[in-house]
Amino acid sequence: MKFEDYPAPSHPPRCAHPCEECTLRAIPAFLAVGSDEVRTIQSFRSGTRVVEAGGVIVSEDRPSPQLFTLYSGWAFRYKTLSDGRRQILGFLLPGDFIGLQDEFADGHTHGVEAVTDTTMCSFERDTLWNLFHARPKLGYHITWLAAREEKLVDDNLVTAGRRNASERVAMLLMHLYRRAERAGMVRDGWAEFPFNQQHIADALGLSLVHTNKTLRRLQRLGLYKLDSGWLRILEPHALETLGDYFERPMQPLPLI
Amino acid sequence: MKFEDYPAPSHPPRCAHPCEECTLRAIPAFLAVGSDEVRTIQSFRSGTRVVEAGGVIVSEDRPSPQLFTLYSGWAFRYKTLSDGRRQILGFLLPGDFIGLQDEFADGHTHGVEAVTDTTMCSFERDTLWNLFHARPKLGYHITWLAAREEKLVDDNLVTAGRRNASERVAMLLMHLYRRAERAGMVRDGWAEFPFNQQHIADALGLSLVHTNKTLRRLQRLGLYKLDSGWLRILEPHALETLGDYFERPMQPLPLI
DNA sequence: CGTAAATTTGACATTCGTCAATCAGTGTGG
DNA sequence: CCACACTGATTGACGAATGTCAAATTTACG
Repeated sequence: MKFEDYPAPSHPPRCAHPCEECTLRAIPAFLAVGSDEVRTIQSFRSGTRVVEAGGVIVSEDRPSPQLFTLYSGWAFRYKTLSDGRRQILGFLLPGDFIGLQDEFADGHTHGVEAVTDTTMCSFERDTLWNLFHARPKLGYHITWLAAREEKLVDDNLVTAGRRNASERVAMLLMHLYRRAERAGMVRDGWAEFPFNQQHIADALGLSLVHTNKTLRRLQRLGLYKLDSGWLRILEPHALETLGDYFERPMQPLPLI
Repeated sequence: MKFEDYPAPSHPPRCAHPCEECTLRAIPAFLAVGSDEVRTIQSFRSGTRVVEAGGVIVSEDRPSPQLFTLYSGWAFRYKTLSDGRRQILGFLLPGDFIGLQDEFADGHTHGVEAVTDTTMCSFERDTLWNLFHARPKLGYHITWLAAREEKLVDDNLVTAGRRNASERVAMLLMHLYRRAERAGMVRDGWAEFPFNQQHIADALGLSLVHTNKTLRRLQRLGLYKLDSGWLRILEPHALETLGDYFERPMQPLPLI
């Protein structure tokens, strides 16, 4: 397979148009919402922001005064222990809300880092309560997003706590592919997959070397292909069964 | 140490009084809230419920039509893989809100089981939006609780993914002791600790046998005592350092 | 007292981590 | 164009942490 056979990576422009015309909202993965609500969202939006690949979106040490909605690109949430061991808590795709947990901070916090070049919409943290007050519906949506993200972490905890290496990898590949698919980041069966093996190891709670060997094994079994940053699932059923992780119908998510 | 030396276990009566007089609200760990809000909470409360030790509060298969606030006792959230491996996602103490994640369910769900006899206040799930609408402040509080619970799961994920057995046990002991302390379940330095080693193993992602050996080791080192369901921390600093898990000032939490 | 559940222990198997070296791709400067 | 450096991927050898099995012991409780 030659390089030209891959779809071109997606580089949406920085969002400079009104939220009403947001290209993300056109994706069926997101909940249709009244134009009143959209206008309210826009009035609370304080700007946009670009963070290049590898850059810090939110520092692990001090929470940012802003909240974000990821508009394009991939990122991840993580925590590090004092001796440097890092655990990735979850990956972020377009539409994901960033920084909500710190709103109610008690010192505990986590960092957010960009994997690819990213763009996001920003909101001032201290206007959050106003948003709830002005539009309870949007408050309800934010709760929804918070609850949904907790469920993602729940799944990751089951993975780290109770799955072996092969099961972890199988689960993660299916999970990321499915999420990319919903976000419109899959073309002709190939999903953008900008992660290196260190990312995967840190997300799964495995060492780099063991992650490599496990990936290799599943690849040799013909379960998936990974090439130049693009992922194709060859045996979805086998991976789902191995990872004991099955797709379920998902309702459209709110988009703030 | 004889049995009489231990404080008596706490068995608050089933809540039968108005929320305004709720004994939980008297605890400084909870946020003081206006009496308007308290009355609204009471008007949304649909009843109380008792689940005995070991009983199912929420089935893993189908979400319940109710939400709960735990009023007394200990419980835990969990998921099981299809071959029976179980992961405990977190422990629940009085004041914790139960079932919010399922509000936005997509099939994925988790179970909740009582460790001790428990009592809770119930709310009808389909009135949740009304609550947000009627009192945005309470919606904000619910979001707060959701975000705070996610942070607890984040910590557990770091534990399962990146801490070794001793560090996991140290972290869990400190974590549970501190939470019990805040909830007023510590007397004379002894905290209620109703868990068996299988609970601990399932929470930490370890096997039962290895959990036992690790507990034993830390106990022989004189870091803690565990006796007849009561826990005393003998070397808090050592446990915090070992677990790389330090207490931070916590603000009062909302109570729904 | 008798039974079941929970804890404890030892022996052993397996998974996973660590170390160290090599290989492949990419970009840089000459 | 090539030598070089750098990062990420790959592999093998080995050791340590953790899991599994089976049995003994203690505790809880009717």
